[in-house]
Amino acid sequence: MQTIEQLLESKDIRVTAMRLLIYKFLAQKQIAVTLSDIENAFEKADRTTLYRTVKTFEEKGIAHQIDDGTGITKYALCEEGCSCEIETDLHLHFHCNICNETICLTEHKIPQIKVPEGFVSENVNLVVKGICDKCSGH
Amino acid sequence: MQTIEQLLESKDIRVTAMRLLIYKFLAQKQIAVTLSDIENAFEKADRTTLYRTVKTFEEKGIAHQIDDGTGITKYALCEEGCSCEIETDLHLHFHCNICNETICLTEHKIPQIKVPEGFVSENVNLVVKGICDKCSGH
DNA sequence: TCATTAAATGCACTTCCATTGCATTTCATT
DNA sequence: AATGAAATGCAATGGAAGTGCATTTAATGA
Ligand SMILES: [Mn+2]
Ligand SMILES: [Mn+2]
Ligand SMILES: [Zn+2]
Ligand SMILES: [Zn+2]
Repeated sequence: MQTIEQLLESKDIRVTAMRLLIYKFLAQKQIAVTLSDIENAFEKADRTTLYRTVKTFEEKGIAHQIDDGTGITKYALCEEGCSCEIETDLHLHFHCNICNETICLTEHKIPQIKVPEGFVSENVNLVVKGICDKCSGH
Repeated sequence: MQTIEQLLESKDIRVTAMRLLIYKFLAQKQIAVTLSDIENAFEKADRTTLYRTVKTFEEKGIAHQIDDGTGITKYALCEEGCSCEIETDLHLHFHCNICNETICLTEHKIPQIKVPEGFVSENVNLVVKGICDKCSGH
């Protein structure tokens, strides 16, 4: 078990107070968050810093961006050993039409999608919309 | 075989010169188009008119919107007998990372996606990214 | 045909989010 | 402590979606 500091350093991300706070915020959230969500959680910090921080996390491979179709980009930490870039590792995302929350279904890998002759599949984005467990009354 | 005028009227869309032109433009294109694409094709027309026209087409069920992850909304005419609203009818979309074009793979229906207990699936958006047949040299 | 009326169009403006340039501050290293 | 590079903060930009309202167009009936 490594500390967050060690994790960041192992990914070549310089450790700063802000980055630790943002990492912890993302880790504590069970849902994908927007930049505004982060902004609201850290009112003292500048929006640009938060923006560039999640971008850095993304580039260094400890977070991934989610396009759930709402038009607003969301972010979530990668799971242990996640490699978002590799197609076979891609999990699906669920967007709840009621509470408007989006979560990673990391257990649910995307099935192999057949494409026509001549087409090469490199990447797949799959978003399921509906009602989440909390909103459906399980 | 019905004329475009008859099709529009059957869908409760008033026939105008502009709408006929835009419909023909969409029909001729084999790929999904952005509002800017339409704008460039009809420089004399106002952007708002084009915007509201495709919105009308969408609401009346003769076109559908595509979110291919580029951040720019695209539109395409529905196939004969298409009913985009019904989940089981949803087809997948392919976005080429090289030519940047997005096409409807209307033959390729989206497979049934399993979601965890308590979750209800109402809608699915599936976008495959990669290299299209034209760009791969088939 | 002409008047009436509703819908379609055009123009201006707004909003929202993503993104960048640059000055300043912080931090690691010597 | 001095240096340089990276991180941060502030201001501004850009792109696309969406809206309010005045004007034009087109369908309808007198
Ligand atoms: Mn995820
Ligand atoms: Mn389509
Ligand atoms: Zn919910
Ligand atoms: Zn291509």
